[in-house]
Amino acid sequence: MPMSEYYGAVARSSTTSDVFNAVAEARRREILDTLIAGEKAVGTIVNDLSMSQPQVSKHLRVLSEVGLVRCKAEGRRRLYRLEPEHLRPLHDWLAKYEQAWNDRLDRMDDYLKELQQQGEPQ
Amino acid sequence: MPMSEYYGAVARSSTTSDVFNAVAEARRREILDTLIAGEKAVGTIVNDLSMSQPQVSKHLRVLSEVGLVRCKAEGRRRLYRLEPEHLRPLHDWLAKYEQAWNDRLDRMDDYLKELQQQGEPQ
DNA sequence: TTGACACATGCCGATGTCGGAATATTATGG
DNA sequence: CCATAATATTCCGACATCGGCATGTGTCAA
Repeated sequence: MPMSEYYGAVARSSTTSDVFNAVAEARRREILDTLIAGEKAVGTIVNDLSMSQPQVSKHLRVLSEVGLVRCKAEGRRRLYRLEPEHLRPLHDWLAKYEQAWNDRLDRMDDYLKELQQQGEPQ
Repeated sequence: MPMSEYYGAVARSSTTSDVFNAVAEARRREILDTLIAGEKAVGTIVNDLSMSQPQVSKHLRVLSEVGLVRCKAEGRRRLYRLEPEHLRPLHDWLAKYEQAWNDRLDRMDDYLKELQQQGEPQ
């Protein structure tokens, strides 16, 4: 016994084109992690991480679209290099919360100090 | 002229249940942001962010599943509070890269120092 | 108990995204 | 120019997720 005829549906916000989403995928994080050691060719990444070559290429594409990696052609291979500065949005966003969570620790600290003072009155 | 009959398809890794994905969604970040000020009831969030109530509830569910928020029942409303410590995985992961990017600055620094030394030999 | 709030859940359509396979592209060596 | 190595791109099926709507659940007040 339906109350109306049709259920709703709405276009979605697109995405995958911000740093947060780029980094949300575990495979892409693996790729970034392996690039910390220094720039690597696609084939090297494929070997090191045991991923398929197209998969690696596609992930690299996403990563480069958000600026997290840069590509340098060397002969017939392409060397990808990390561009860590572009993690900045993430870093900045996180910073707000580290503040909030340090405040907690501080309050905990104050509380402990109060306890101490009560332990040794005068 | 196809070479084979069927194209491949494969089950996906599931997900949405790690902090990275939880935080990847802009709306969820908005919710977290608004909770920095302190704990809030669902309805308050709905008002402050002009989102639909079910939407907020669903996002809060995801957030609480990864431990980023905690719920405390107060009468017939539910107060959600931030749990910033659970951002730790993100923070730790990021730390590796800040290292990498500081190294860059350091190398730049070393380079500048070398230039200076060459400028004043012996 | 009843009714109304406050919130959670279930269902649905649209769309995004991932991985696999095949194919296109580009550069290199002979 | 040709064959081949190294990458990129396209096409596809299977999910997963998001948002809207409708409804379920629990709590308070009279």
